[in-house]
Amino acid sequence: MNPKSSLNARSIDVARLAGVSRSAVSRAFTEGAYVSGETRAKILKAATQLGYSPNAIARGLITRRSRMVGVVVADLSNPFYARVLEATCLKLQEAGLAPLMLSCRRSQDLDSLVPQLLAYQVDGVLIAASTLSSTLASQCARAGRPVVLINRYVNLDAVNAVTCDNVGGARAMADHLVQGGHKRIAFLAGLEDTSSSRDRERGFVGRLGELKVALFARESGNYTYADACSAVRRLLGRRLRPDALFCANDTMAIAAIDIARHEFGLEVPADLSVAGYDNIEAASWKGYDLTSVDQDVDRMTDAAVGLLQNGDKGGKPRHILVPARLEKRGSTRDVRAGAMRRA
Amino acid sequence: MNPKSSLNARSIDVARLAGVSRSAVSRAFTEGAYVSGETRAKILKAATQLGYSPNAIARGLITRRSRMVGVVVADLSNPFYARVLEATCLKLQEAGLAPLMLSCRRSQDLDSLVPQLLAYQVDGVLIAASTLSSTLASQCARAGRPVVLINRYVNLDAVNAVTCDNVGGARAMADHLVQGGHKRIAFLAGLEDTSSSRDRERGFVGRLGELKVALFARESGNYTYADACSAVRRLLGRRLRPDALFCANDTMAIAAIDIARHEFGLEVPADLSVAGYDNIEAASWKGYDLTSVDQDVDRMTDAAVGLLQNGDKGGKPRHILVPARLEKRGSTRDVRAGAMRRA
DNA sequence: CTGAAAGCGCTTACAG
DNA sequence: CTGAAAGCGCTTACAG
Repeated sequence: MNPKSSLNARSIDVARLAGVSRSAVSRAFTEGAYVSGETRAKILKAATQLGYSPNAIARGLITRRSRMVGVVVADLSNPFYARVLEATCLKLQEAGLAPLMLSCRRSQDLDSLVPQLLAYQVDGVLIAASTLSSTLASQCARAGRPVVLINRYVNLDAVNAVTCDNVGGARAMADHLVQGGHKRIAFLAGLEDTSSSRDRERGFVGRLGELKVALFARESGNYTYADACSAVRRLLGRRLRPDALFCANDTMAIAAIDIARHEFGLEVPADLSVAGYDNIEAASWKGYDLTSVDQDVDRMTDAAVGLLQNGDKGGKPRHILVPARLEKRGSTRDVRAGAMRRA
Repeated sequence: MNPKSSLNARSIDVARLAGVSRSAVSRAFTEGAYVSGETRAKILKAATQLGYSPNAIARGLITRRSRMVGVVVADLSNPFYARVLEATCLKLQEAGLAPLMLSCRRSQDLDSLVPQLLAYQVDGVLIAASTLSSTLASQCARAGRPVVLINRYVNLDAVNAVTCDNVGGARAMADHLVQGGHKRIAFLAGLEDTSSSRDRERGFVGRLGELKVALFARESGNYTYADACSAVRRLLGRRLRPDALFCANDTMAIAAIDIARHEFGLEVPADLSVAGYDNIEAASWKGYDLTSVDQDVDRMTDAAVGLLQNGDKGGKPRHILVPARLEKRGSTRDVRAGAMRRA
């Protein structure tokens, strides 16, 4: 009936029960602190008995390390970012860090939201699918909180970044489509102000140029299914339509296949090859069997958590590039089919 | 060069600059505390100048309210849960609460993971796509932390739950399929140990019984694309195959459509009607045009956050049922088509 | 309305 | 190896 008894035990309770000081209790719960095996055992026994575990908030206040990491996510409806978030959280947890999440609708909101994260004394900030202003970046830097962008980068001091090799992945796709014998190759861009879409376009068009192939057409689909549908309608409504379409992400590529099949009666890939980027789960569904560029989420998130801990130790900001891998599937004509066409 | 100058300002710094006490500074940042307009203005000005904002960790220690909420998510690869997580976080943030996230692979891990959450003194715990043991539930109850399950429930004292009306939604689907003139109706279950799958099956089979229709076949697909593929192969490989299939979620329904079309050469819905549950984004893609039961994520997450705050004030645990809505699309034959068939 | 003082639960030099 | 004491940054009765 004593309210105290129903609340969490504190270190002093454990100390009394074990007949030691609070310092000893603290040491028993601190990795590598000096405690004799005997005292530790006594303390651990008392702690179990009382259901004690150290208050992470109080510990954070005195150590000045909260062991919490801010994780900012902008678009969870995109399965790629859902995967990134899941992998990130799992890895932070394994490293003994707790993800304090921040969901934001638009990048612009970050300037007002991240300070709230900082108020919780997070040890660092991980930002996926979004970027941050220079004001915000310097604010974090002043507070000594490393910032790591995932899948975006920005030319600011003190901001780390991990991205897939978007230029390389897009170049590989250009090779694949040209080898497939395609003559009218189009590109569907994502959000225009993102480094990911720009890099994919640059890599793709650049490599086409090296192969003496001019880009046939270009539209923008803002990385969404709905906008991609409209863009693809324009693309396929032309007198002369493309015979291949590379989309800056898989969601848009899926929209392209749907529109091609159901609104234009085209066969994929016989009439139109379609490829995407991200290699989300739906890309492997039998209904699409979508050729895509695989981003290694595991390596990307490993790198991001690594940079965060590195930055925490005062390391210099870095930009890590994770290799991309072309995943060929049935939505694009392959070399042989292309050769047959030409014959 | 003074390290202090590069770190965050504290309330004492603001107090000195404004020529007041720390108490006054604290009050200026506390809703509804007694401060004169004049002093508050002085303090706010000094605070802005120093870039001060109260340390939420220290505040939480003394107020015994961290204003953080544990959010547990088990399966982000399921877009439905990604949506739930996003909506939940947005709503917590609006309520001035910060989501401390915990990603777990299997429900069983909760017993070891939630205590870590509790160590951070979260004010409550929201659990999506998973459930918890009675030991864990009573642990949270003892610590005075309300627990709210989303999309699952469990018969334990002190555990709140918010679910869609799974029984009602499944009953509506039974009506729809029977009205469509289907004679051999099958059900594809999700994870067998979840209340969601069990309730959907119970509602569906129960309503079929009331309509004097026996369930033609039943398989289990564990809520995943891959397992659903295998289950559907068994279902469609029979001498006499079903003419309608209700799947306990959309991902499995999409697998069913893919297998029916690409491995059995069937047309949907002419040869086989397929329906799902959740109404994820992919259900509205032209390639599937999937009839589904819509779960109102907005209402569900509103209710969950509401229960959490209610529980925090000592309200009794409750189970809230959010109405389900049948979303008819092209993957199921409708009344007229069914009538025509029969004619 | 305002300030001095106590205290939230912990860790960490500092002596011993 | 162990304990007494100070202090992390804040809020909140308590006087005034």
